[in-house]
Amino acid sequence: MAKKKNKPFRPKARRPRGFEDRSSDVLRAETRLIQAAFSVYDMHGFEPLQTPAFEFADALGKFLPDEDRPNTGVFALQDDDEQWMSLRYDLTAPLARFVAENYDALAKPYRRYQAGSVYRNEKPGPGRFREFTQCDADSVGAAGAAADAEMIMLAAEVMRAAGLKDGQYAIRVNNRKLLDGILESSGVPNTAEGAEQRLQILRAIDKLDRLGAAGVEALLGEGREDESGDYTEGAKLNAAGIKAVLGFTTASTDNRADTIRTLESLMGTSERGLAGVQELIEIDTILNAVGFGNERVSYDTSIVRGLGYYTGPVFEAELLTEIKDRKGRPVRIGSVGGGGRYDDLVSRFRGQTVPATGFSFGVSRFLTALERMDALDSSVKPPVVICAFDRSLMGEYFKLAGELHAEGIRAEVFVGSGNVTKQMKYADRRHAQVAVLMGSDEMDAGQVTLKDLYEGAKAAAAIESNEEWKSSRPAQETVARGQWVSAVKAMLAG
RNA sequence: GCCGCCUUAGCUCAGUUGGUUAGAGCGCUGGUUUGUGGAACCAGAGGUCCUUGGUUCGAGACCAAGAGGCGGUACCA
Repeated sequence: MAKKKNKPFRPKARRPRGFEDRSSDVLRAETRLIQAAFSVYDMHGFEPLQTPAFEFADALGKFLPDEDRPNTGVFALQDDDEQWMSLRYDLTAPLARFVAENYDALAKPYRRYQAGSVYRNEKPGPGRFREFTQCDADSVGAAGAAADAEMIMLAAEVMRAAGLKDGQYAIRVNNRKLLDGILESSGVPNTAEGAEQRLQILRAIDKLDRLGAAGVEALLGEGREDESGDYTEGAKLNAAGIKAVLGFTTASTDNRADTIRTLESLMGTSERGLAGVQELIEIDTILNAVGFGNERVSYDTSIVRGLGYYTGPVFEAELLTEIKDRKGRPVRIGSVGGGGRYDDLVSRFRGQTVPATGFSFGVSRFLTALERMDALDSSVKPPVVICAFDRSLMGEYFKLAGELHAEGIRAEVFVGSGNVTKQMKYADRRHAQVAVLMGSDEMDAGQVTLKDLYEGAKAAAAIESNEEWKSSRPAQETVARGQWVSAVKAMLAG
């Protein structure tokens, strides 16, 4: 074998798994989407907030690093005083900490919006990373259904702001209290003992569209073995309970008023269930008054949101393609965000219940969906490239760039090294439409030469010999310095 | 976590039953052409064949473990 030579150490250029570089197009699209959401939230009187990426581990809650699994779930490290700090895994837990810390100073309801990276230490999958951007709006300190209605309307407005037309999205609303009501009469108590079983039932319902009724039935009962031979423990509901749950999840229609009537009879005498229906009625009244029809917001009893911490209304924002299914309804692409009421998060800090409700979406997931729907307008024009023909005229080149900037045209001076050939190649690779050439000849004559690279490329197709290519100088014109900006504009427009 | 597939140049991939100096296309850099992006031609750079250990006279190839990637499933605050 070859002996080790004294090679200089070179680190391998690589990223930790699950962490992505995001560049140009993606970044622009993300920024635009976040700004669109922010402007909606801002318009409705929400305030921006930014919290740090690190929080004390105990402030974030349940996912503490322990000795068995020190590196799963959250990224955590010990500060120099040995306190555990964790990278935030969402924006809601830090909000709860912020509200608790500033409780007396905040006007309530406190409504804030925030976007930022969150971190999860787990195996990355398709479209799933260990660092990703979330965009949240939450309303803390308002118990009534009006606050939930507001979040639902905001979610719908964000869909519009993202460039979607009505009919291309739907906000689907459910209420945890309804399922609680159903389960009560099926012998699952609404207490701490029933919490684990309720969570299993929620997870099972969540898989309705993927596994179908039969798969969910198995998960609600004894359990289910999948194709790879992996066994998932079921929720162990009895036959009547399974029937009741499945009946409930399919009870809703596209019409809110109809669904409310159906649910009222389904809840029977369950106090909690009827309270849930009452909340949906209140929300419906507000939506109707503002003109949010069934097409934008519907009630859907199959929506669960996997999380255990929701306590009341829950909802998902779903994207729909233009393609219709057999019943003539737009096909679902899937959920791009969601939210709901969570009344117990701040109480961890203060001992008293603080009502809260919010909406959150994953920025890149939303973008991927928009891309699939061709609803993305990500066009940023490439810059005009000003060639540095003559180094002694550098100041003039920046002056030219400045004149374009003043007109809102993206432009840059070539600041690298190399002759004009290289500079033209650079302009080409930047996909620039216009290259600006000004050597001493033009300078002395008070002129600027402009070249339309797009037109030039078309002309090149017909040219065989290099001689001809060089001498013809296609799609280029020399104009007086006084008119050159409007000439550039004309070229970009043409 | 569990199951399956994969890993050779920047990219896409060849590489014979284990045999000397590991190749191609595209891309990249330079030149023909230092006042002009294409095309063409010429030249060049770029490789710990994922890692470690083993089998062998000899391993890119065979064996083992690990890492990384992809897909499915579970989980998802």
